[in-house]
Amino acid sequence: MNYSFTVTLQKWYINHKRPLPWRDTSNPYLIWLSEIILQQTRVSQGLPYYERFVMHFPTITDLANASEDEILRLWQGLGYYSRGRNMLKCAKLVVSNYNGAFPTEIKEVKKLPGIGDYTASAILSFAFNQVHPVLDGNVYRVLSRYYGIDTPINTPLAFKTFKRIAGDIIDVKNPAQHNQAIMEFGALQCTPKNPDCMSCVFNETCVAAREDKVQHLPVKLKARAKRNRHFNYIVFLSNNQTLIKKRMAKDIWQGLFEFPLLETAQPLENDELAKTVESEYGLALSQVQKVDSIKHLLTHQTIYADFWLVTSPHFDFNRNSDTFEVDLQALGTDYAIPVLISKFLESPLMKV
DNA sequence: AAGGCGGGGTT
DNA sequence: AACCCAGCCTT
Repeated sequence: MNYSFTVTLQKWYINHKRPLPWRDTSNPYLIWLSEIILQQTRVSQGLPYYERFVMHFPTITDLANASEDEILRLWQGLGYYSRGRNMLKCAKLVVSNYNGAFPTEIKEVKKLPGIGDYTASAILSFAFNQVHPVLDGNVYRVLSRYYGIDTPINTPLAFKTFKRIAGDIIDVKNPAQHNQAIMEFGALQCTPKNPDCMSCVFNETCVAAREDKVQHLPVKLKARAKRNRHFNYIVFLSNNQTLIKKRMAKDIWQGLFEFPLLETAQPLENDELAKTVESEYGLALSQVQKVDSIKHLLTHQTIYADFWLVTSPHFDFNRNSDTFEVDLQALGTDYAIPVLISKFLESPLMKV
């Protein structure tokens, strides 16, 4: 253990830590819940969702008894929806296989859906004070700078390298606080851009600070290119009723609801859209009108969505069995929908 | 080892 | 526009 590092670190932590609700408990359920929500998610964004889930599901048994639709509805807007689906699977497994009590062996914990090395280490260190170093984006950044390591952090080699170092410097007497401290330090002091190294407690010992390499660490392999997609949403409207369906494919937004979707390689003209809808749905359209266009940005995709309002003399067509009719109002309140769809429902056009 | 998965904040 | 966030799962 690097005594000087962790003592300084924890002293800093006690003076600077944010008051966060999941730090006031050693209840493994609440800690697990917070960790799943916080995966690839900032504290400020995840906090209201954490409060909401704790209110709805005070125990893991309550959560295990929920439906996937209910979980996803509460998860709406947080992104990476597989976390919500896996969370339900995990809760059911803990209730059925472990009598509702989280396992305390890391090997067992890592088998649970949605729990990888980071989350397993976080749960066991925070809830049971076990000595498992956590490795998240913050820790990679702090260690790469402090020790001047330029191994690209998004590689298997980096995981091995940094996991070993994190294990070398962890405070075996207080792994819970040590892990909290190093992540908080990365989030508040050792920030990705323009960290204030002049005010840093490690200003004299950090390799990157001493050698003026802070801007160049950590090293990360380049991200994939973005992909463009064109979505045509068919908004049927009749007596304030519309048609929706659940996304089932292995694609974005799995398990969420949306209008019938026609994805095309390029944007469609009015008559092209009409022809396709008529053949697709065996329906004579009296009117087709593009009522909105929304550009929606995801991390690896840009979605150009056109919303087409269609009206017809009758809606008794042979619709796909997986589409169903709902009140337009209910779509926004009772179903888990992508942010793109809520943007459309909130647009001034739909308000009238 | 690489690809895929959201949404929002910061720079 | 690029980068990042208390990462994980599948192929």
